[in-house]
Amino acid sequence: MSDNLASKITDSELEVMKLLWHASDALPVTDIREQLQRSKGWEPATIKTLISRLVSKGVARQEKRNVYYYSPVISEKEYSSWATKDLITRIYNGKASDLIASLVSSNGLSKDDIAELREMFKVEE
Amino acid sequence: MSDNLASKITDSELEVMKLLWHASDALPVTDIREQLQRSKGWEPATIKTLISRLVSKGVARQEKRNVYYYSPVISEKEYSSWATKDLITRIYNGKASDLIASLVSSNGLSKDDIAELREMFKVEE
DNA sequence: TTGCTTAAGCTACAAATGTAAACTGCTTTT
DNA sequence: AAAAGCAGTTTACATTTGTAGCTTAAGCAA
Repeated sequence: MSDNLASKITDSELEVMKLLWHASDALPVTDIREQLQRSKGWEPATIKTLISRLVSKGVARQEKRNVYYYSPVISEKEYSSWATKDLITRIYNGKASDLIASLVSSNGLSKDDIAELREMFKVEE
Repeated sequence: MSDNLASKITDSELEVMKLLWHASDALPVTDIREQLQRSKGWEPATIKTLISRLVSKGVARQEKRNVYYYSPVISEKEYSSWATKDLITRIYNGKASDLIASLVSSNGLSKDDIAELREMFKVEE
């Protein structure tokens, strides 16, 4: 999802990507289907469509074993940092600190978050 | 854009909202059209559609003067913090500090940002 | 007052998205 | 081998989004 990737991952597709990201290895449709059917109540057909679209978009890849196995092409980190930068560009005029200021002022940060952040921005360089 | 608001503001619509947010008072279509025609190259018809959709979505309001004047129903702050929380929910599993960690590790923060943040998380409580 | 301009409202239409059925050809089972 | 099941592919269809035209009525310039 460098900036060259045109199409975003949609909400439904993201659910599939999350599975792929959290799997230790490529997954066969069976596994993907099973989990999403349970967690989302989607029909097998729906799940197959989402998988295909991810492959067309180039964010997941299929690998022929006996049956196809699927794995992510972009990592969760790559995607989430892309999505974050996209948000900053679109609504914070490119100022990352404005995003954080907004979080602070809207009470979007838990005590734990704040503790972690204080740690994060303390001695490090 | 409390959580009760179903439909998001789309990218094109956001451009209109930005104008409304940055205006000191309600704006007549004339003004909106003029600016967006210049900055975005959109046809008047397009701009009118976007305005109507914002009104239907309940995020902008029209007020009859002589001609209608438009103003935001939700503030830019409300929207941006909603969008940020939405991002955190969707891709950071609800952990705001993960978002910030991601920004840090992906070099999404400028020197200035970091300085501001260090300030922000220093003595305040 | 008589047009010209153009808000407002309605309609349009392609692409993207959410959701899913139909078809086709392997695999596996009996 | 014949039948059953399901992966992969194709097609479908409603809704949302991006983009814009047409129509009607009203305000303004001449």
